[in-house]
Amino acid sequence: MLTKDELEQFWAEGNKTYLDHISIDCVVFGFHEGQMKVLMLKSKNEKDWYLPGGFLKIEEPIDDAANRILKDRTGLEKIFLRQFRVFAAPDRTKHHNDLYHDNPFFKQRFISVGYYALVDFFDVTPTADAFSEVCTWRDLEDLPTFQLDHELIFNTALDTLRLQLSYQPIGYNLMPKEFTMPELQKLYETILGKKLDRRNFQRRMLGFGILNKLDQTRKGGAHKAPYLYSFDLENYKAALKEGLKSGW
Amino acid sequence: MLTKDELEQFWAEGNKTYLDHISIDCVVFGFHEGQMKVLMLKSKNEKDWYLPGGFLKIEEPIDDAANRILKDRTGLEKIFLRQFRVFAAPDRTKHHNDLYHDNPFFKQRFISVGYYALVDFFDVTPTADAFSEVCTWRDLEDLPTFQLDHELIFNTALDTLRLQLSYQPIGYNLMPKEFTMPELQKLYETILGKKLDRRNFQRRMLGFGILNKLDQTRKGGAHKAPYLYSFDLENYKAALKEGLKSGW
DNA sequence: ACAAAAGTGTTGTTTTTACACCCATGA
DNA sequence: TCATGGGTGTAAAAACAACACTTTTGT
Repeated sequence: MLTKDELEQFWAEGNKTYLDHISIDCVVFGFHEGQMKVLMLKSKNEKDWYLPGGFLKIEEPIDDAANRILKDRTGLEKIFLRQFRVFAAPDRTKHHNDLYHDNPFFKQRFISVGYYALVDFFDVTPTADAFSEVCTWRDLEDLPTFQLDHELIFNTALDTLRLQLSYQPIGYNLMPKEFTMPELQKLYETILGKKLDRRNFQRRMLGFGILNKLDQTRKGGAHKAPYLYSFDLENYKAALKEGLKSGW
Repeated sequence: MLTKDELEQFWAEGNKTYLDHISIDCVVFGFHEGQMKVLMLKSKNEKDWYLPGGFLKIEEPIDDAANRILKDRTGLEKIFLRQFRVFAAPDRTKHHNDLYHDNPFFKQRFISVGYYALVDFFDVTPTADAFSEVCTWRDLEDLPTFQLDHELIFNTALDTLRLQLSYQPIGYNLMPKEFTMPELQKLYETILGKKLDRRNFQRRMLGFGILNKLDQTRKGGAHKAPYLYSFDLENYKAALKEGLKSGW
């Protein structure tokens, strides 16, 4: 981890590398065995936690930037990130603007583009970068205090995720390649925070036509071995684009 | 309308007033009597049309900026604008960057925050500002060629609007305060581009619980006078937040 | 009186919900 | 052999889709 001096030196030339006024913050939801967590960072200098974020390079496509930032700051790669909102209250970075008022890059106003993602948190090992002391999964039931407006960004992402659940498929990039129906159900129950009926869930899910039933089963529990499924990527993507229920 | 020289002079000091790199573009859908249009501008110097857009002032909240820009450029006020996506391809403003390469403000990369709105186009009179020659409603069936990436912005807004229709209420800020069920139905039919059954539409709409039936009727047609309705704003807003169909 | 468009109700079909029994597996 | 959890089907209720006749109004 860098010292405060090293950090300030690094950022002193920030505006040669990065576009002014624009930042990116990522809300990465992690799911595993019925638990939902969010990926957060903390630095030694500061008591509050924050979401992995960073800045847009001068000639960089913004989705590339979101992926680069997530990889650099947390070690997570090849995560599907989805843009969901811009956070642009004029005073949203006031605390940092004041704290780094002698830094030409940090003293400016930033508007932040929010991205969110869902991953299986067992698949990935968060790794703090040089700017952070800690990078870890925090349970949704036991969240720390957030820096700046990161609690708003987090809550907006969670609302977006829950709303998305009712009209779009979910789970690819989050479930392993092969998974059982009860595992997928746990994902839905975790996001929604409530229990669902096993049989109806299965019927409905299959009705969407985005799953392939495999011939194998997953052994290992003291019970009947459940079938494995995988996503039918083509149909899944079509459903992402068009929505799950035609509605009208 | 300003001359090109006046225009360049105005923008020469752009970066004293506006934040670098950030712009706003508005897609205003207008609806009236079964027709859907979009508000567009054109300037004398350029052959292509563009969406009303502008820049974010140094200390300005972004939603305020969107409303200010729409008012300044088109005369439209008190329109509900909804942020829907950021457009940030590195070369999206290349054409303007080259065209105004001697202008320190215009030669930079811009990322644009997209807003969309729905209004009754009979309620408002578009008025071009000093930068534009024409400000008018263009029929969705007869669109001109767009400047820059404005066609992408427009199409994304339309997709967002159509998807929104299936899980959120729509029509407030678009219908007049009091309206008839057939009028509301026309809105849905126009957005969706297909006919709906009168009776089923009414049943479903009422089922959402976001309408108040008024005692008056609207006379004037050579037929039975339809009842007037208004939106129940409280329920409407709740439905916006939570979605119309619980889904799960 | 006629044409145009709105009001309203019923019926068959599909979707959703609620619920229970049997089966495979590991301990 | 027992406990655990998964596989599957059915019946009742609710939602939806299709459909037609009557009423009001202006001409």
